[in-house]
Order: sequence, then structure tokens, then C-alpha cells
Amino acid sequence: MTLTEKGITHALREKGYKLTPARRLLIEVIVGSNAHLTPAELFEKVRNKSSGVSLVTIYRTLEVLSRLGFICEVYAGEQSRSYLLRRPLEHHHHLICSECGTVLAFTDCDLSTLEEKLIRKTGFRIDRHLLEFSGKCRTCQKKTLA
Amino acid sequence: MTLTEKGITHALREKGYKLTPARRLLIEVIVGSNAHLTPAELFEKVRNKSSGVSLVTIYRTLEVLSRLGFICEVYAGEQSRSYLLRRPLEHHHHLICSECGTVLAFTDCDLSTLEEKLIRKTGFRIDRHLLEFSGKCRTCQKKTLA
DNA sequence: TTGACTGCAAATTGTTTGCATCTCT
DNA sequence: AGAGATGCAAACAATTTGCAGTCAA
Repeated sequence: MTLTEKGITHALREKGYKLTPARRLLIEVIVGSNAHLTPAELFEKVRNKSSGVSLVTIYRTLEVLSRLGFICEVYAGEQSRSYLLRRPLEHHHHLICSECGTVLAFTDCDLSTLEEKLIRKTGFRIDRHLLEFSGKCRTCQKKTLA
Repeated sequence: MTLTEKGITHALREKGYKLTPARRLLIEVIVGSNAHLTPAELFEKVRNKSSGVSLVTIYRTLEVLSRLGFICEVYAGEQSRSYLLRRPLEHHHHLICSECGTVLAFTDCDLSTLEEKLIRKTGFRIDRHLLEFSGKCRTCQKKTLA
């Protein structure tokens, strides 16, 4: 299954969800952006395409997309959650530009050595980890200089 | 400066903040807990000691303590922020028990290799990273078995 | 046709602010 | 005395829910 508009809409239908205009639009926006966006921002962008969608539906659709694993949450210490297309689908982490919000994903987060050391030292059973880097992307670095 | 009750209250005064009963109580609670607690939970615990403190004051005091670097925020993908004594004061990361909320800190998060690789690959300038592990502490693992 | 989806309005929850009063220093 | 701290009530902001009408399958 690919994370294109078609791929997601198809998978949605397969799982028994209905494909409504509102959902189409939201998926279109999410697939078309490489930054993480808050529900309010997504709402705004969907509105620009068609005015007949409510913020409530954005929330409800995000819940569905999130449950199905198509999108993931970005933490970044913000006041509101923000979401992003889950690309790639596997376990991965984010590198976030604090200026434009662009997110790059990376998969090779070799934490196993550290993890083993922690387990040995603390007796914890480790289930998950959260790793994010933030800084400035190439483009935004140039902008600041100009 | 140590992160004991005395150390913090002393430092507070040095910085020109007043030492009020409400602040004393909150500091007492934070120093006395090794779990991360939300403002509401802290309020609750402070209330148990003395009923004359409002939630607003908890928020305002947390802001001060946070600004001075005595406490740090835990993410853990929750709905509300939660706070914890900053122990140690240096750059560190958290290992969080998802059951009882206990937090252990560790400092040796050697991410430099990974960081360099990412910089090289993406051209990002990396400013910060967020790293948290979560799982079950030794005590809670035992409890589940029992 | 029908259950899932939607919009609206209203309820909740978490956090912040204005203001009069009080209290550390 | 006076700046800073507090409580209360009210404002805000983000998210969720109840409900009746609508629409994709």
C-alpha cells in the first residue's frame, strides 16, 4: 500500500470507511504537504479548496487516519498537536525545521546500544522511544542570511 | 546549587522571587516525587497539604520554576504537559514508566554520530533533540505478574 | 435503504488574564 | 512601603460530544 492519495483512499474503502468529499480533501492536503500541520492549519487549507468542511470533521477524520496509521503526530513541544503523513510507514523519526515546519524522516535511529545499557542499569522493560531532532533546514538557513 | 527544597527556595530568593507558602508547598511536592505530574495532579497534592492554594498559582509557579530551570517538561504524548524536578541539571533525557509515571534520567545519550550523519545528508542545522524512552519500571513489571 | 458521516451548537478540558487584595522582604 | 504574589471570576483555546439531517455504498 502506498501513501499516495489513491493508496490511502483505496485503503480507507477497504477498511469499510466511506470516502466522502471532506475526507478526500483532507487527504489531498496532507499528502500534498511536507510540513507538520495542526488541525486548525489543516482546516484552513481544506477551506481554501472548498468551504463546506467543518473543523469537527477535520478532527474526526484525523482520528481515523491516525488509527489506520497513515499519519503520525509531531511533538516539538507545541501547544497543539500537529500531524503529518506517515512516510515511510515503518518505524521512523523526525527532523523538524523550527522555521517552516518541514519534516524529514529517518529510519536509522540506532539506539540499541543505549537501550541495552539502560535496561541493564535500570531493570526497565523498554517499549517505545521518542526521538526528534529540530533545527533549521537548508532553505531557511539561507533565508536568514539574506 | 542543589536541587533540594532548601536549594531551590534559596535560589528563588536570590533571583528576587518571593518565597510564599504556596511556592513552598509546590516545591515540596515536586522535590518529593519522582514521577512526572500534570498541573492538575500537582494541585491535588498541594491541596492535600493545605487547602488555600489555587490552581492558577500552580500554573504561575510552574512557569517560574521552569524559567529558572528547576523543572523540566515530559512529553510522553499526553493530553496535558507534565512536569518533573530537573535532576540532574545538565542536559539529560528521560526513561518513563508508563504505568506509575516514575521517571529516571540519563545523560549519556550519544547521538553525535547519528546527528552528524543527518547533518551531512540533509543540510539541516540541528539545534535540539528530544529523546525519551518509555516502558515499565521494575516494580510495575512485578506487579503485573502478581 | 441504511449505517456511517457531517455540520451545528454546546459542553468539556486545559490554560491564561484582569483586577482587587494581600503579603513577603 | 511597595513590588510582587494570590485568588477569584472570566476569557481563551483546543478538543469532544449530542443530535438531527445527509449521503456514499
